[in-house]
Amino acid sequence: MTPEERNDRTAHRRQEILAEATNLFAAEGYARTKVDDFALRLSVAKGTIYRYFPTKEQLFLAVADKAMENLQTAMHSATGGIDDPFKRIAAAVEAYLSFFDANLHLIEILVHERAEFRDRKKPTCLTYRDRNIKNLEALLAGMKEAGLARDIDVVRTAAILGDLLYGTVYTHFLRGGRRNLKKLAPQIVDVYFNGILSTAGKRTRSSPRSKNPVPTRKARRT
Amino acid sequence: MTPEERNDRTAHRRQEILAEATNLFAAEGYARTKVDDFALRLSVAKGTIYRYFPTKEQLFLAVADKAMENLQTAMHSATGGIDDPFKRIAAAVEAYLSFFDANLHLIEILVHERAEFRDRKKPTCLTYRDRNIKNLEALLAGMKEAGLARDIDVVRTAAILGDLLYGTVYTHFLRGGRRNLKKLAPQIVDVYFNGILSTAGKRTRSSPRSKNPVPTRKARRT
Amino acid sequence: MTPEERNDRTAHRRQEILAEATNLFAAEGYARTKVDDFALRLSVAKGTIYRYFPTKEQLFLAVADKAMENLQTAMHSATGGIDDPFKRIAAAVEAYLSFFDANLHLIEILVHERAEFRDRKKPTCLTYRDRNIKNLEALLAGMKEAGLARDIDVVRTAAILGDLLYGTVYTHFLRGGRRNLKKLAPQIVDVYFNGILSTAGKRTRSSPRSKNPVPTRKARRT
Amino acid sequence: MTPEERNDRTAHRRQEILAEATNLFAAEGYARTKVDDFALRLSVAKGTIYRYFPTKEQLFLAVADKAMENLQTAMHSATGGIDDPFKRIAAAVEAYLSFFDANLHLIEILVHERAEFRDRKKPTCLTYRDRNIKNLEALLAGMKEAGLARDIDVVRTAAILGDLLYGTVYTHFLRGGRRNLKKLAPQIVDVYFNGILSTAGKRTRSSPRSKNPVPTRKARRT
DNA sequence: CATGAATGAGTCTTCATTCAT
DNA sequence: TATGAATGAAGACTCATTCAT
Repeated sequence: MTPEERNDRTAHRRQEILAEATNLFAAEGYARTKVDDFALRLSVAKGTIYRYFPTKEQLFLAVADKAMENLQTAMHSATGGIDDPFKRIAAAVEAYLSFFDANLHLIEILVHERAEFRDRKKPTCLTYRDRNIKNLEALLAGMKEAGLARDIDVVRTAAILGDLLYGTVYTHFLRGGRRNLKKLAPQIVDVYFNGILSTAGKRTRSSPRSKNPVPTRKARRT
Repeated sequence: MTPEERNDRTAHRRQEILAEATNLFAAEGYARTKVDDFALRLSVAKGTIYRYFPTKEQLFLAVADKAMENLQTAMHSATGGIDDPFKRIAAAVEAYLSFFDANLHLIEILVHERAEFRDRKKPTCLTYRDRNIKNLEALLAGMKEAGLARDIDVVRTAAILGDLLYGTVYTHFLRGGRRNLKKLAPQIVDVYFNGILSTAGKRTRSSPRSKNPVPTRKARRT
Repeated sequence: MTPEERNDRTAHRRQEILAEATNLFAAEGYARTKVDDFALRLSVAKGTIYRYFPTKEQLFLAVADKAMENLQTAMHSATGGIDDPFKRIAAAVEAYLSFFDANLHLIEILVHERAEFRDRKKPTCLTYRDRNIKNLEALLAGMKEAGLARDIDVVRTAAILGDLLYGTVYTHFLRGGRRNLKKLAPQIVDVYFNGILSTAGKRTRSSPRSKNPVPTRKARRT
Repeated sequence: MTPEERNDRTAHRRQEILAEATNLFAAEGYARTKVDDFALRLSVAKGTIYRYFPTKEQLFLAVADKAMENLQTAMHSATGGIDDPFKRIAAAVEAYLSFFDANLHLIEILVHERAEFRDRKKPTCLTYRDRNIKNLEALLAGMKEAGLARDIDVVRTAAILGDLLYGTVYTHFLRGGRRNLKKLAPQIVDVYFNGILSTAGKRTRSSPRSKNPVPTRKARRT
């Protein structure tokens, strides 16, 4: 066996463990998943796990990382090549929800990451999230400049969509939701773009006393 | 000591334990908080805890329950007596965010409730959430009927606001956010009511074959 | 049960564990003695051991400490009240050897202390040893002053007796020696006091070439 | 490759492993030295070690053996050809101490041999020691016969020097001593030959009812 | 001969819960 | 009712040894 083949095998085995670990952690949560369980499910000895990941904790963190990486990839390929900002945002929303349709159990991973490793400076999910939000900010800035978006605080408004999506997925998950997050995408995008008020509603709301309900401030620091 | 006094004392002691447990669970998470810790902090023997709560789990659940009850109370008193639906919604949003400004650590409780007690049919937080959402649905239905809201799916649209708020608080929490969720309320309400698009933006979006979509800034690398 | 009684019981239990641990560690060595063994021998649950000693290591160290303390006590009471320096030294030698006649297994403890906890700044046995040696130095200084001892380096000469005794006990131990170290005391003292040479031997030795074989130097720093 | 070359290579490799093992065992102790460590340090695979030594234990024992053999050799060559018994003894003492000046870490080996392999009937070090002591006995017997030594118990007196040397080295080691055991040789020999008492001291000692024993300095605490 | 991935028995330690006082 | 000593099941991790390649 050449060194290369060995490396291949090693990498492959690592992936196998990671995949199985993802399932188990997602199914049972961090604390309830025993290292022996992995061994059992993978039909390897406990010691073997430790050849690939130094601790249960490291294994879990690797799982979380991999999960977010996958999300990232999914969103990239869904939005790549779309220029129209409306469509781009819609596609991103759909991709995000679709991803969790297929990987809802990853929410469990993220929850546990936070629950068990609170000391870690920054949860994995935020790291990735921030990148996506940055992209959205750029998009919104462009739209504002082009007069397509109102005079909004770009940073906060981008965060709002992020929070909305996160909340949607999370609530869905808490419900034990079965699929079809994706179907919610159009409505979410619609509310985000157009709000819920009718023209009449807007007029009514702004009339009572104040002409100028929500004065946007200069972009605030996050 | 009369039986009433005893009951008083008992109830009072129960409250004390609950309060301290809230702090400890919030500060350390479920798994990391030991029953001994309670005893130590409360200066009672470990066995005493068990006179008031049959298991650590029950204690935790009682803590979560109490927390959500407090949220409920806060929102009730914030929106009570407001008739104008715009203001009522705005007040609810503000109350929700304010509550977590003061009790951000409760998020930790909710996270752990989900993380550790996934088997229990329905997380406490959802139970309470559903009640609030029901109120919102009624409000939206009224607005729609009155022509103040667009022709939206009332149930989904109510859920969207709920998810948005939940996501906002949770993300803020993950960031280790220090206060001032409340300041975000106006912007959230603004987007929820009016959307982000300008009149021109709405027109452009609905006539998809626009020659000149938007000068999107160069897509940024991940 | 009053708090005092409880303290008594606690202290007593601690002693029980310590005593049994001494036996087991001595009989099996540190590494080979399992915490479960203690539990078994003492008929208590494993957890109970941990109520009294935070780790197996701490328990062992406590055992070593106790052992040396006992040696110290034994030597104290053996030499107390003896003024004649000859007799005092002889008594100390005898006490030392007698102690290990009765507690030879403690050597095992000392060996393991060194073997397992090499990082600890100073082995317990040395701490105690140094105190004894200091006493001996004082004694020798007095003898020298009174003209009873030759012009020796007090510090080194005291150390020599210490080393001789230590080596004696240790070798005896390595042999799996059964008792009667005590009987060696007179001979050891005799050699220490008088050396092995006859008058003729001394003359012969110093004659060959050098008049002044071993010039004592001023006390050297340890 | 001829069979001889193979044997050479094999023997050579065995020596390499032995040498490195000596260092590692001495530096870390038996229990703390992992088989992987050898592999790492020697840049061979773990399995290779097992081709040369059937178990970790055997490897250790081989190390101990080799160490004692070296000591033996050193003492042999130091005393070879010396006829004068005084000088011969002095040379042996010096050789012994010199050897451990250069190989103090071997003490660690001896300690661990005893600590871990107590069941083996006789520690390696004793086997070798006995041979040396036998030589000394013969020497002493000769001196006694020639009237150079007092009327001593030859066996015990020989053992006393052995114990003294062993104790000296061991204590020095426990202290983490840095070199210069060799410098202690003359003093040790001096005490062994001449004892510590002055002529007056000897007289006083043998006439126990002396009026004026020794002005012992005030007994010191502890 | 050499390799190093796999093995799994063996240990220390934790901590929720019980119960005699 | 309060106490806190005792319990013991459970679980993460280690490492000497094996063996297929």
